[in-house]
Amino acid sequence: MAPNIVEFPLSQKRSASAMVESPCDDCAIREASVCSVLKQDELIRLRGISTIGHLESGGTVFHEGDPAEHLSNVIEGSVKLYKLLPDGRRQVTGFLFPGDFLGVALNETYAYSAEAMSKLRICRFPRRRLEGLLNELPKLEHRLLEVAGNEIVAAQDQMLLLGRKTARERVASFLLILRRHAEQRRQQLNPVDLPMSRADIGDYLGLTTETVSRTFTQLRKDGIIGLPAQGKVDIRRRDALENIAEGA
Amino acid sequence: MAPNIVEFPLSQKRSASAMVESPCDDCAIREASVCSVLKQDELIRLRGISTIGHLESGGTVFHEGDPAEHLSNVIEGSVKLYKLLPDGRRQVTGFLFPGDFLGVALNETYAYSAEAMSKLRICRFPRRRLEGLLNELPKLEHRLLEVAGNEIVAAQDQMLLLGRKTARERVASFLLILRRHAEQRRQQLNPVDLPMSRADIGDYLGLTTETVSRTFTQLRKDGIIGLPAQGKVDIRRRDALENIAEGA
DNA sequence: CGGTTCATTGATTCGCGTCAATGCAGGTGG
DNA sequence: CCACCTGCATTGACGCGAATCAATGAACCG
Repeated sequence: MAPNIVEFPLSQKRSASAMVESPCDDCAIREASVCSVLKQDELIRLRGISTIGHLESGGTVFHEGDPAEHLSNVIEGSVKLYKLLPDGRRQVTGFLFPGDFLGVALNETYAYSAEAMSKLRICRFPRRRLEGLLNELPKLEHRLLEVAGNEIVAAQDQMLLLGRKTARERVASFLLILRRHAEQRRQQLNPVDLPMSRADIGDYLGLTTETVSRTFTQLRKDGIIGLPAQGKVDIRRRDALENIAEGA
Repeated sequence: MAPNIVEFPLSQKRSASAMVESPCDDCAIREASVCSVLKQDELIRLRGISTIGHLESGGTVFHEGDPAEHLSNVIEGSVKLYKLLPDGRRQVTGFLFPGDFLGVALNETYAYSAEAMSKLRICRFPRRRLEGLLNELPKLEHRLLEVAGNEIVAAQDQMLLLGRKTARERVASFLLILRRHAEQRRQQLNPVDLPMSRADIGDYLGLTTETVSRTFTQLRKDGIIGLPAQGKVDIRRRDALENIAEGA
């Protein structure tokens, strides 16, 4: 299928090392992911249908329109989701990080493409089998509905951003989103990590790389942010960013 | 609560007319709504927590930020959902019609405002009690997840539209969305019904009323659509619209 | 050290927004 | 029945914010 995913069935791994501990036990993102709602015995059932996939940076997890054969949890690395127009215009619809779930919209085909932004490790579930399991693990289904709800809320915020905000407001909003995520993941807040290129940011915000770059420079000159290094943004005046982001 | 909703508890109605048939029995949208997945006895349980709400055109169902006390099914009429920026800029995030579900994102507070675009009748469920029922009606939860998935897919399409499409492409896409919905609802396809104002369309597409109007005129002059009357659009060359919408 | 990729900056263009006027249908009351 | 109002749609003139086109700079890498 997706030719650049290297796959390790967990079952295989287990048989190789016999009575090994559940691979879920030392999963770094178990508590942050959808798996957190499951008890040990339920987790074992879910693990039974999962395999681990590896991708290099830039690798394609799947393409828009492909039959949706797997859903995944991001274990390590980050992913960008995007849609394309025939002439190449691109809209990035989201970025995923460890613990995030890929494919909540349980459709027959993927509605967007997904590409690794760094070395990536994901925990993959065959869609059909996961859907079957949902009948027996209502807590998991409940959790997925919760995740879907969050995604809908985020999507509506993004529509407001794309439809009505200025370039400056978009960039300010974006930096605050990043900060919020870093907070949730208990990562360094200042400077905040910016693991994507200017082009990716532009395609996420409905702007060009040039406009993103100019807006960063402008915010820096205003003393609101600092740009200490590639892929880092220092948030100097969070209140100012909040005001700009909300259009106040 | 929401002061302009007139409410009729179904239980009250029942006691008034004793052994009356279930009000769900003659619900025009039962088969089109989330209720369609429930059997008779399950439907009765859901009915047990529902009330009917009435609003006049222009009435507010709820405001963004209000505690989310009810979820609803639209029975009759139509609704627009929108978010506001403090200075009044508005983004319409969706339009709802009979059979559509209002509030899939089961959050503590509403993430957007909802306003009746015509005389409106909705079937309302207290959120807490519905969430409780979900544990006992897994089919309903499954269906909600499905609905949420559809909403996510639609939201992503809208992000592509808002972030990357030109005014002409946005309007063409919008007309095709309307046509698709009319098709699903087995309504008249040509001319297709346009129950919202130019301002609402503009706020949905991230444009001004003037640009929407000019673009309609332009498409009319190109012989692609006709504008026979207020609130009607005749789709003359669907293929041309499809091409424009996809940016081809 | 040369090549590649990405970010920044500048000059110019252009699509859509803004501002303003006019048209048009429906409703209301004399 | 008509004069008037009100809200919405259309059309035109003009300006601006972001895109486009182009060049340079900075980091990384074999």
